[in-house]
Amino acid sequence: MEPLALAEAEQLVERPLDANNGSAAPSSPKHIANPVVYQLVRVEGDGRLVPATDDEVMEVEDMVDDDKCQISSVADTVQIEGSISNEELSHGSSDLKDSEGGPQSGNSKVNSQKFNARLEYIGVMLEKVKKEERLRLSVGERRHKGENSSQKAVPQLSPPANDSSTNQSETSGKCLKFSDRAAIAKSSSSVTFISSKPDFSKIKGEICLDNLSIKELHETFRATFGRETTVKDKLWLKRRIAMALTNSCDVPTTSFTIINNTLVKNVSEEEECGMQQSEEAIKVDEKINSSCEDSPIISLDDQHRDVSSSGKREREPEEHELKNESPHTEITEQTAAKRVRKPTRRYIEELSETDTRELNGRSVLAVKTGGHCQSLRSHDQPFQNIGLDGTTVVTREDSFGGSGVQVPFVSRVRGGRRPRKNFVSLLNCHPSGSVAAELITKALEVCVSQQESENVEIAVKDTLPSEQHEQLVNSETEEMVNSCSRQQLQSAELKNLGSRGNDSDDVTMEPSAKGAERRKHHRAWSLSEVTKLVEGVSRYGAGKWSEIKRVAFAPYSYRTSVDLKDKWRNLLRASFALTLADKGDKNLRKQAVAPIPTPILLRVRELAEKHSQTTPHPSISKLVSPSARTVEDDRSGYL
DNA sequence: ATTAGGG
DNA sequence: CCCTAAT
Repeated sequence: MEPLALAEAEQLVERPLDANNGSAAPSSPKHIANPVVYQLVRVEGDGRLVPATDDEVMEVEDMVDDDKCQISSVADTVQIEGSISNEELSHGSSDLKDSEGGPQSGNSKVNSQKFNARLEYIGVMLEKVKKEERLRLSVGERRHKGENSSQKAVPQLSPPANDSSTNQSETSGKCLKFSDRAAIAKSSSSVTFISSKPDFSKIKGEICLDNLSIKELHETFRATFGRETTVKDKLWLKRRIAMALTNSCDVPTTSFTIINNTLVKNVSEEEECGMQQSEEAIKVDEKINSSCEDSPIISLDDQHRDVSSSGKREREPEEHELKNESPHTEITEQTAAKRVRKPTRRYIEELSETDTRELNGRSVLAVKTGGHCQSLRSHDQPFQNIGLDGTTVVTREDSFGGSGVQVPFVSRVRGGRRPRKNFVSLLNCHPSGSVAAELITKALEVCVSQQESENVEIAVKDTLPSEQHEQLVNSETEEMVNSCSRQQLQSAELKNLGSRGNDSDDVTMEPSAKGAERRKHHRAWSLSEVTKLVEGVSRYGAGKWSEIKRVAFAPYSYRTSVDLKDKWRNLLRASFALTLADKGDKNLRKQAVAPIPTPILLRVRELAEKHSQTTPHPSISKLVSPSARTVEDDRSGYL
């Protein structure tokens, strides 16, 4: 059962780290004789195993170093080839390495351990799955075969084989935490399964994934995989769909036009995957999907059964063998065959934008793409989450991006690959202990402290006269925590500034920020800062931010030259907006905070104009029209 | 390392 | 505020 994650690390062929790392042939993954197929699963509070969400899969993808290991995944199944990069995972920390020290056991184990920890961090585990097994599962055969079903070892979070003696207790502790976390995720009504099945009829002909909105991509995704996804990463969605439709993992990250199941590349290269092949693949898929009316996803029931039925899987799965099975790859149709280099960037941002819009009920541009890409659109019907047996099944959904309960750790809201660094630092901090647990705890702490500090700040604001409190605001909560007396405001500022200068990471990094290297805490611009900025610009001119930073913002380590630049841009917007909108409406907007004093804005405009005469000025139109949002951010600062 | 711009 | 590209 080798339940746990990479318990069988040995099977992850350790690929020697070639000296000429990187440069060589980046795009040609090394093939290994026995790739191991894993299924990313999450352990629910009650011990059930559920497929990882797409988001979680993405997390894992991000965790793996392309050069050292190839990880290709489709839905909740991943295939890992090569070894998990040692540097990636250990990054300095040598505890595990040393402890495991076995000559031959070597890095594999070490890596797997760390990899495990990281997986737990994002809340999932890798469960080794045999292709046949997985196929069976996906087909839902067991539903009909009953107990005959395979017995996937249920990772009751049993300690990794390799850490038998030493970490027994630690491991259990970690597991416990993990369970808690899983429970949290669960409560968010996340995990669920869909019973709808792929509907290829909706995705035939020509499809221009490039032109689809996220909403449309979701529809296509559903049509392709027979289930919903909450991933908002367009690129990810497009690639996944493209891979499925072309039955190939060899999908570029640029063009996503698919005609007759063949990916049409810019170069108009027909490439090896001919239409026939593709169609055949589709057929296979359909066949699979029709063999059971279940989705390619394991149902909760099944999953549960697996969990409860401890044992090891004995009997060999029946022949569900796929004809196109290659000797080197144990992958199923869905998993697609070739390895793919995951897209480097994640553009998760736009999604949140879209989401918000949709939530507001006005998903205007959803269909803007027009008729070019026929299909999809007309199939908006809502689908039902009803199981074959009529039972209602929960919809599979991740707990992260959704409206559900927020899972503290794993902040993929922005920067796609952040987690990596976080992991490393965390691992380094707690190399020996239950990393995951620590992480969770930390993360939670962060949230709390974060809120508290916010409140404190507000309270202070209300108490102090603007000028003074402003300083406090500047120094931010950090100082508050240090019991900064309100009486010595001025001195306080100096103090704060001082400390700030030394500690590069003030509140920004927050006590346990390691957990999530949160983005720079929003630092509201105080009036004094704005003033300094304006003065600086008037003195040195817009553009000399480095200079201005140095002279006027020396103490404010949190204000980078870029920040100044951004702020200035915002000020410009504000100033022009002011002009255009007849400054009388200061009150119209229910701004929680005071707007930037008109005089200052006027000054800004002055400077802007003066400057524009000197230097070729782009276009004010862009500045003013695009978004009032920025302006909003701006004035939402000081009081 | 800085800047300019777009997101 | 973040990220990139260009410088």
